[in-house]
Parts: sequence; structure tokens; C-alpha cells
Amino acid sequence: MLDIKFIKDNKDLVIKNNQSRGVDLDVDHLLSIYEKRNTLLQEVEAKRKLRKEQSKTKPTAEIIKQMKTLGEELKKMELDLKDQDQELNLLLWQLPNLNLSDTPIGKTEEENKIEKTVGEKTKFDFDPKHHADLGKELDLIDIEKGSQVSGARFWYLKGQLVELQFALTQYVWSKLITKGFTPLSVPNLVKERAMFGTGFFPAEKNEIYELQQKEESLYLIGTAEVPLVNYHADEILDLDQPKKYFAMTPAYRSEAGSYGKDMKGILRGHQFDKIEMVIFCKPEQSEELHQEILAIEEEIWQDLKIPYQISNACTGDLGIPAAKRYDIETWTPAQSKYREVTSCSSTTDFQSRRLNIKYKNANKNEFCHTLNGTGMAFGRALVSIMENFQTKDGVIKIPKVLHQYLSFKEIKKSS
RNA sequence: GGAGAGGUGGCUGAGUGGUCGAAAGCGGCACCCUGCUAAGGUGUUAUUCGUGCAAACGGAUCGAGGGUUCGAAUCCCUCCCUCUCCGCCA
Repeated sequence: MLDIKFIKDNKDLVIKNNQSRGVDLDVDHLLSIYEKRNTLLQEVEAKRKLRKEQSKTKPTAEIIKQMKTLGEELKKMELDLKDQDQELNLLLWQLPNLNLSDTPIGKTEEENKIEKTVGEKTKFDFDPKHHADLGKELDLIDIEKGSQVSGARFWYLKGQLVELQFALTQYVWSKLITKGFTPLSVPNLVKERAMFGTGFFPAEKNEIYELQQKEESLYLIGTAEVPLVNYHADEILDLDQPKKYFAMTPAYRSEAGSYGKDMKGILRGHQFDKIEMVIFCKPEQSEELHQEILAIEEEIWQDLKIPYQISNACTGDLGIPAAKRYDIETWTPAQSKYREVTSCSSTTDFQSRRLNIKYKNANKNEFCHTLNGTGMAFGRALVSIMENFQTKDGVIKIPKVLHQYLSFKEIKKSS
């Protein structure tokens, strides 16, 4: 969320920023509502003052009569005020974060900027198989059973592939511990406020599963970012050292609007396991820490020896809360292209303002910055390994860095 | 699931219809005093919104939202949360 006063003082900048992101929102209208609201607010406050003064003493019958009509007027005005506040908020909620200066301007992901490419695209002297086929042949992925039990975009992973995921978990886990991150085990169901606070609502509401209860609905997290960032909601933090957390959770995504996309294999499902990092820091540290998160993500793919490229997401491809985002895309032989496996964003003070997360500052407590990044999205990591490490005989080699966690060095057909 | 008790400022905790944004204590900050490994004294110390260059002034906030009332921390309703006992349970 942006500061309404900032919007007022930097109208042109906000309009330009919206345009760059393809967000069509009438900022003039928003500001006029704000003006209207403030005028009304002043009138309401004047009336409240009157009432308050009279209420300090026992009033006469005459005054009680007057106050009664005043009360009725006030009630109407307060209702109006509430409407205007709601209208204002509705618009404010939709405003995207401000771009950082080095976020490329563009409309679609086609215009994302490839910052660098690392490693050679894996070469095969045979036609590399699709992970879905490998998964079936080696009895590692059962998509039919998944859809039988839960519907499309669900699956079962089996045997050594699950062991491989477990090895990846241990590997990423210990790496993040080494890097100074604190592991958290977090709620996977959150209240509406948590979703609003992190910026998934209202924009991406259709992507989130809702669990209706008696009264207040709960929502299944699409990423551990949500409970991690909300962990410090309404707090004033001591940020002499940035706070670094990570959590492993399933990520639940309804994938509304991606009908027919990536239907083969396990690239896109309603549920996948993921390790997510989140950092709380002072504003002046956030750009450096963003690079740090990216460096950790890179290190992981380098360790695994999987070729990748880094993409700096253009304005049109950024989510509402992000000011800047890097994606790592690994080489996916069966599709002969780079596919997103991680993403890390700076949300600057967008989330902290919504969630009221401040840090101790000399004169005045200020909103902190929040950053998030994928440690590992296991589904797509498994795809990368399966496809890049396959051999002509239909065997999947295990990356060296994982050997210490496993009792086997390759996955082959059991005879 | 059954029965009960609660949610007040950074913390503890008083306050059951008006003079309460709220006693007192602790903690924090400032100053004073005293020369000894520290104690005492005095003052100050919530958040947020609006008007204003500012000083300042005003509104709102006692878990959240509604209601009753001329007036609500206080009464009523709903929800959220915490705690205790019983039951159940990974």
C-alpha cells in the first residue's frame, strides 16, 4: 500500500508508475475522494466536539433535546464518512507498489530483462524425455491417481523421487541455516487480514483457496511468505540486524486463469512443497539484501549444476506488492526453454505499511522493508533434476551435492 | 465438544453510565542531588487521523464490529483471542 499523503504529493509519479504496470486506476478520482472525505471528517469532528463538551456535565432537558438531533445528524454523516473511507480504501488496495529504479519497463513477461545466464544448456546425444514420461516409466510420479483422488493438477510422488525431495530439503535447509536464517514452522491457514497485509488480496483473491467456517473464513496459503511476513505484524522491531526467516510449507494455488497451461507433468499443480525465505530490514539495507537472497538462490542451482538464467521482471509482470523481482529460470530440456523455479521480490514498505510493521529508529519509528524469495520449489526442482540428469538408458543421476543425503546415486527402473 | 473466567497505555493493574485517554506501580527519558560499586528527588513518557509553515488545536482509539443512551472502558448483541477444569485427540 502507498501512503495517501505520498500519493497526494507525487500524483504524476504514481500515475506513471501505474501505467508502467498496466494498472488502470483513476488517481485523480482517488484524490478527490480523499479531499471529500477530509472535508466531511472536519465537519464530523466539529459536531463530535460539541457533543463531547455537552456530555461532560449533566445536561438540561433543553440541551438533551438539542443533542438528540445533533446525534441524528452525526449518525448520518458518520455513515457517509464510512462509505467514503471504504471507497478510498478500495482504490488504495489496488494501487501497486512503486517500481525500483532498475526495474525494467515493459508490458508482459516477454520484456523481462535477462540479467545473466549461467552454465551451458544441457546437451544430449539422444532425445531427452519429458519428466512426466520419466516419472511414469520409473514409477516416480502417479498423475492418474492424483486426479482420481483430488482432481486435475494433483499427483502422487513415489519412492526414490520422494527421497530425492527429502535430500533436497535437507540440503537447502542446512544452507539457509548457514546463511543465518531462522527456521519457522508456520500456520498454513491464515485469516483474511494476513492475505490483505501481504498484498495477495484483493488482487489475487481468485488464486487463493478459501475455507469457510462458521464465521470467519480461513485461507490456504499460496506461499509461506504470508505467515512469515505476518509473524511480525503490529510490532516495532529492533533491526540493527535484519531478521531472516525461512519456512517449509505446502503452497496451495487454485490456478484459476491458467486453464490448459502446463497440463503435462508436475510443473503446475494445486499443491507443491516449498521453502520460502523472508527478511525484515531497514529501508537502506533492502537492495543489498535482495541481492543476497538472489545470490543464495543462485548458489543452490550452481551446487546442483543445473544451467539457469536470471530474469529481472519488468513492470508489467510484477505483482501488486513487489517493487522489483528476480526470477531464476532453469533449463528444461524437454521443453527446450528456461522455466521459472524461484523468484525473489523486494516489497519495500508495501507490506509493512499494511501490516503495521515498524522498526526502532532514532527519532521516529518507521515502516521496515520486507523481502521474500524462494528457497526451493520442490516440484519444479525435481523436474529440473529429472530432465537435466537423465541418461540415454532412462536413468536419472543424482546431483553430487545430494549424495551425502541419499543411499543411491541414480534412479533407475527396478526390474 | 461441555462448564467457567477474562481481554484496559511498553509491562503489571485500578476503573460498572458523565468531570476517564484513563489511578497506581514498574520500566523508559530528562534534569537535580550525592563521590563510591548505587540510591534518592523532580519532571516527563500511548497510538493514529485531520487542520496548520510551525507552535498548536481538534477528533478517534480501553480485543473487533454493531446496538442502547443526550452521553459508553463501563449496559446489550455478534465475532476474534487468551486462560482454567472436564472430555476427546496427533
